[in-house]
Amino acid sequence: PLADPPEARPPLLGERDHMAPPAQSVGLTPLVFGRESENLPEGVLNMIFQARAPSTRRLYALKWSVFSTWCSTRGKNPASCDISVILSFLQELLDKGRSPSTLKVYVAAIAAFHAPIADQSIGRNNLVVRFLKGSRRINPSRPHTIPTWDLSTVLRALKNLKPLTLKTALLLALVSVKRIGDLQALSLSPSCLEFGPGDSK
DNA sequence: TATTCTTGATGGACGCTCCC
DNA sequence: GGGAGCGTCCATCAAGAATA
Repeated sequence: PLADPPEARPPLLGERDHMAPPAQSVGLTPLVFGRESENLPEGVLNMIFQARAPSTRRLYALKWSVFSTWCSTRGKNPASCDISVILSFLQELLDKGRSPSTLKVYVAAIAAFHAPIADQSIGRNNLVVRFLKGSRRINPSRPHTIPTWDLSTVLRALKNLKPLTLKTALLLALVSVKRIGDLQALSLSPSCLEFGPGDSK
């Protein structure tokens, strides 16, 4: 297992969304905000830090720690290393079977912590952009075209489902392909039942 | 051993910018 | 104006770890 440097460790058990680590604990140095942020009050810095959701901060901190460890084993500075180092890291991930969308998250995370190169974010670097394009071309994402559930099982369950509400909810879920949260948000309140001209929507 | 929790990978939605 | 591409974000799932 990879050793996490103290300044870039992933969150410990129990460090959940509402108590995401403050900027310093995930290695968020002034470098991340740029020179103009050096004299900003702590509250302002914290508000800027809150621009990203806690889950994203956790994710980025985790990816960054992986990259930091990878760099440290090669004697490189993760926050200011050359673009070739980053590309080598990405290539290694690809060789390990990671998908282009996973690489995309790594690049976003590295871009969040790494110093800009030629005044350009890592995510906008021409070589990185082309590398990701190439990886997508070689490994296109494969959407699931076949349902992972057994239709006969669903029909059996539907037959035995007594309350009409549950049957309706199940059928609605199947035909609308909505997530649980979307279905839960459906409401019969008047404010949610406004129709357009000619009942168009 | 069963259940719950955590972690990491992934796909896709959304908003924004750029270009035609 | 609209499509393409990008960065950000979130939901979901599988696998492994922790706990009852």
